[in-house]
Amino acid sequence: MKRALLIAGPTASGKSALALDLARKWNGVIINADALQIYEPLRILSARPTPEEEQQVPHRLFGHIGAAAQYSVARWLKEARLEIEASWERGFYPIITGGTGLYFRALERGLAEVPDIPEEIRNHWRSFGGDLHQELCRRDPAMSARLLPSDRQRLIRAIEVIEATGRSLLDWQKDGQAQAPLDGITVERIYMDVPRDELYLRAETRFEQMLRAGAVDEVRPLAGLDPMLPMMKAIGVPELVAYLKGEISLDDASSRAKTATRNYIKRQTTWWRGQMAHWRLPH
RNA sequence: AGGGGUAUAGCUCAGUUGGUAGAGCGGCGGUCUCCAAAACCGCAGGUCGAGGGUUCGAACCCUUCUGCCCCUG
Repeated sequence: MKRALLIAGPTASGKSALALDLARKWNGVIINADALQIYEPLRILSARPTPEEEQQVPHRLFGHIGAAAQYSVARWLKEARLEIEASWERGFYPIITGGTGLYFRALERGLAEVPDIPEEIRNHWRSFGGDLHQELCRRDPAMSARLLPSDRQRLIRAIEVIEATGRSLLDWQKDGQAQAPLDGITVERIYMDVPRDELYLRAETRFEQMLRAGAVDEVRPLAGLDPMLPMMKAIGVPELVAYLKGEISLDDASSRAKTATRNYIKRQTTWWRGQMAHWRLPH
């Protein structure tokens, strides 16, 4: 019988430890659903499982992506589907764990099958200096009505889709989702419900541990990379880069990273409350 | 001790010629279908250090006190 276990929750809530424990018991394979733990250079800062842990049970989709690679939910979904199916074939129990809400959403509800956007188009709009909302309004008024002029990221997405495919993103989404990998499968869901205060405390302690474990050295070789790369926006990276450039003290970098973590935790809990209500939530 | 400066939201600070206060950050709430540890939206916080005075009216002027900072001894 095809089954899968989903373990989600905010950062520092103890997902990985639980996943490891259950994987050992149930002959599981741990599949990463975290948008930053995929990056090879960020072992410490992304709180990726250690090599020792990776040896105890099979781990998939961890640290398999280079710093500058283009990644996306769609790509993750493809990879995750393959890994899940491979687990079943070999008689393993897939345990998908991570903190990226959008990934779980795609996993459970699928994703509109929009074709890949040619790089030229994508780059053009990403570096476009003009009024994106106006541009979208001209091409796709229905879509532009749903977006705020300040929401650059989504405006760009909407424009590139209509330009590259000739159809509105709205239509693509209405048209149906690619079949969700877990459709018709027995799925167990665990949401790590930890009180906010405790989460904040744990996350702060954990960042200090990361510093002691060599987070600064981990960032040093990355300091020259394009700060706009998704990987460079991982919590702790911009802060430690600023420290390495002599712009702020290590204490400052640390407290800023902790603040960023708190903000992130807040966004994660909001996501699960709003989007994943069927997960037997915290309240 | 004397001289100078400063005291405005949890923090850093704005506040025009006196008309009862704003921003950024933080906090809290929310949005989210291909960069999601992203991007974006909203809300709540202030007896303007304390007392007295001038004025129709003071965060802004005068005065006393208190705290902090700098200089001189």
